[in-house]
Amino acid sequence: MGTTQLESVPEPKYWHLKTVLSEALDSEFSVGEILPNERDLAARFGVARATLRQALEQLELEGRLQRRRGVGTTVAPPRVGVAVGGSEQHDWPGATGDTWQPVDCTLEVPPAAVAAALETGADRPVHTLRRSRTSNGQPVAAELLYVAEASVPDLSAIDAPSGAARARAVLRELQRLELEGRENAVELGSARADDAKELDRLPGAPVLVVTTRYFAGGRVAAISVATYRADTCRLTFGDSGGVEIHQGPERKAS
Amino acid sequence: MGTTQLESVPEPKYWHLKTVLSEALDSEFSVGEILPNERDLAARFGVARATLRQALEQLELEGRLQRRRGVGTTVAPPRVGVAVGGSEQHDWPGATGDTWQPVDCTLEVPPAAVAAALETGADRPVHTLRRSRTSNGQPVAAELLYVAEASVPDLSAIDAPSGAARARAVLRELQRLELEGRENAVELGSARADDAKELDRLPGAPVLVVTTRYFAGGRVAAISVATYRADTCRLTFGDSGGVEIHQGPERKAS
DNA sequence: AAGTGGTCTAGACCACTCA
DNA sequence: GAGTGGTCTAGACCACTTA
Repeated sequence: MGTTQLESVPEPKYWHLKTVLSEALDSEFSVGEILPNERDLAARFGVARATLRQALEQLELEGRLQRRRGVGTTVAPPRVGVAVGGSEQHDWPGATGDTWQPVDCTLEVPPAAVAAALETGADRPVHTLRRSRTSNGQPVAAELLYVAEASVPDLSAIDAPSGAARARAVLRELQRLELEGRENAVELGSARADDAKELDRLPGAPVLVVTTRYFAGGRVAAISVATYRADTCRLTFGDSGGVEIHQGPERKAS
Repeated sequence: MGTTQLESVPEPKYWHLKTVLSEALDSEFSVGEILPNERDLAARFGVARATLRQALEQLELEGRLQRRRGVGTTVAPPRVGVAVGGSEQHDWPGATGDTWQPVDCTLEVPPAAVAAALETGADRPVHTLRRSRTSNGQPVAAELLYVAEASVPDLSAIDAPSGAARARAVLRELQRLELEGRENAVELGSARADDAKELDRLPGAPVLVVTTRYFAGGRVAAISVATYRADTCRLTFGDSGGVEIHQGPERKAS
């Protein structure tokens, strides 16, 4: 027939909008600069605010923008490379050079999946450490580290019932075991309320969840569940977080 | 004053909704089961459809749900563990046992960031391979593999100008180099139109982008940019993708 | 108090799948 | 063609930051 299908797959508005904004960010904005507010931007592009927000959400997901309630939308700096299983691949958490900051430590019954992997009983409490990690002064990750009681038997005599001091004591005891290996897994998740608070994000924000199993004595001696801000972090599994590589056009370094 | 702040931080509706749905998924649904449609669900919970969708979106992001236009919303199976830098840590792509399927190969000018890392000139074409990876019959990842021309000098005599045959030829030549090391980085992204098509998702779907640099001869000989479906994949950087570990309650295995 | 992004509504129409 | 999820609108109010 004579019907020429010129635009058989019309691009959604928010998708086109995202492309336009992305190019504008490359050419007309520099890092840290604040964008016009959402109502103005929507009007300028002739779309509803919800549609504009859909585009902004994607750009934020890709680490191009940073939005803060009550403040505004700013151009985000390039993602920081964060070493996760680097040269210290075969060290326990808390070894010298570890970039994590112990926050707290309690004895709690862990989630069922953790108990199963640790091969403790389903209702047995384990040492539950909270640690946090910062980069350039910004919080980038929050961790829950589960250590089986059997892994650090000589602990009880020493220490405080909880708090950072106790956390350090548990980590110190861990170093005495011979680490036979570790295994990382990365998946996408959304921040629980407590992690969100620590990461300075809203609950539900996208995060990269890194689960690490530490092997010693033929068993899983400890499990770490680390929650990284997906918008600001690039996780590196190698020697360095050096060179910047990503798809799409170069970003202005400002 | 006498004002007791009982609910100083009221939970957003979609957040509460997500929790409720999540628990319902755990207790009342099994993998593959289809949920009521969005209009019905919204009515049942007494919220607007947009609000319900916000909850569903998060659950899909967490890999709990799968939504397909024209079909419906179903309960997703647990994420599959996909080995990314496992025991074959020190093999080239295309080595025996590689799980990737070569699709195509052309000679193209790469994105600027890739050219910079490969230390080819900014306008020099490089071998650009497309590969895809499936797991249990489902596509899980699409890859662009950039190989500097200098890395495979003996190629020209042999082969086809493009296509899977040429891709295999390039990979064959790569094996002859001594691989000195490789380095992975993982970050969150959204699927470009071409990747989305290959992954059977809509453009903009959340993906985990794994960038790998291959070192040989003191240089970066090749760069791989692999795009994994974030909803269905858990990337493992260790020996196996065995045990299932995640936060929150257990899922019914159906 | 003013201005920002975050949540929510009640509609409409479109693109897609499948019987 | 009926039913699904995907896009879009034009409003409203809320929570938060900053001055």
